[in-house]
Amino acid sequence: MSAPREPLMHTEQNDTTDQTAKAHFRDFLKHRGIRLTAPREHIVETVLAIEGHFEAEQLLFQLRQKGHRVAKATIYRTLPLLVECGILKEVRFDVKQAHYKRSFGEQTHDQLVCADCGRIVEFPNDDVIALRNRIADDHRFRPISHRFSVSGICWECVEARDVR
Amino acid sequence: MSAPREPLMHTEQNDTTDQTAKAHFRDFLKHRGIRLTAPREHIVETVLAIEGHFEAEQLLFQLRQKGHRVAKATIYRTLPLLVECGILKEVRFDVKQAHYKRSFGEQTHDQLVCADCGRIVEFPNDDVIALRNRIADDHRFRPISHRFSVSGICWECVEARDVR
DNA sequence: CTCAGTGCAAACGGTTTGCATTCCA
DNA sequence: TGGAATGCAAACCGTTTGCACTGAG
Repeated sequence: MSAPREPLMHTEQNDTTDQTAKAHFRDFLKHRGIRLTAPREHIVETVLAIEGHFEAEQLLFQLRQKGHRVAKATIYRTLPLLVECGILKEVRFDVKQAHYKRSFGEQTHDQLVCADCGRIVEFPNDDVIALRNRIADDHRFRPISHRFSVSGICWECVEARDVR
Repeated sequence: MSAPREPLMHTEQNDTTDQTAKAHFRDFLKHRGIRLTAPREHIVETVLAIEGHFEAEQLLFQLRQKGHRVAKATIYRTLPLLVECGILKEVRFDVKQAHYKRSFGEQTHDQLVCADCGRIVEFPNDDVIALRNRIADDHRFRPISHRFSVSGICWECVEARDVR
């Protein structure tokens, strides 16, 4: 399985989207009568700069790197807000701790996970969404979201096995 | 969200399948050089009698009901064996604790979960499997299994909302 | 006989909570 | 200025682990 790694940060591009996301967050808070505080701002900014999925501990580390002293509890209290307003999505269940991933301004994906090496490959999921909508409809559910994770053996590990 | 409920037990029918499953478990243990012990037998039997999904604590409760004194640790040590040999499947991620469900002799399903009331509706997943195989193929993965969970609002909760 | 498996209780670790303090609105 | 939000540390709770005892092979 893949070891927890240091999240990749993005720097230059996508700044426009990030600004939009931040504005979206501020609107969300205002609309809900929730206060905009320094820790919350630091958290959104940091979260938007992380590429790929991450967990609470890694977010905390990034914040510390930037010189922001934010309590772990505050992170745990803020993450659900970010999920609720659509900036983050929870991913990578199957593991004890929660993993998050930016979802604002991203096209949606589901994932293939290699059972041998832990490699994760994301794929665009229009077909999955279409199927899920049909199924939800059949069962009189109003679909909101879904999680689809396929586990298998990736091409490299298949080769490695066949060579053996 | 739905409160943890007492699992439904099945009694009369399906005994043949249960016997096959137990035999399968015994073979699995023998083949792996793992000992067949009384606690392990009690656990398989009990697990096979539970309908629907359950968590470790509920299994423990059922065992106690039957008058079997089995340590919680033993349950946690046995569940992975039952998953590995195909008698159980892990389901219901999204929640902190692990949920299991009989998979031996069952046709496979995926699930719709109501975000309001927690109701779970399972649906047969041939279409999902077909789609997953196609996707895995496109990405040069050899598919093994998948998890597909759709969250939405069930018909009753939709009505309750519209009335409001 | 021997060592894998068990029971018990203590440890683990991610997440949550209680509470005094800070600081938005 | 009042009450929401924070930081800190302790509590939670599902799961894992250490260890002495038991019993399957």
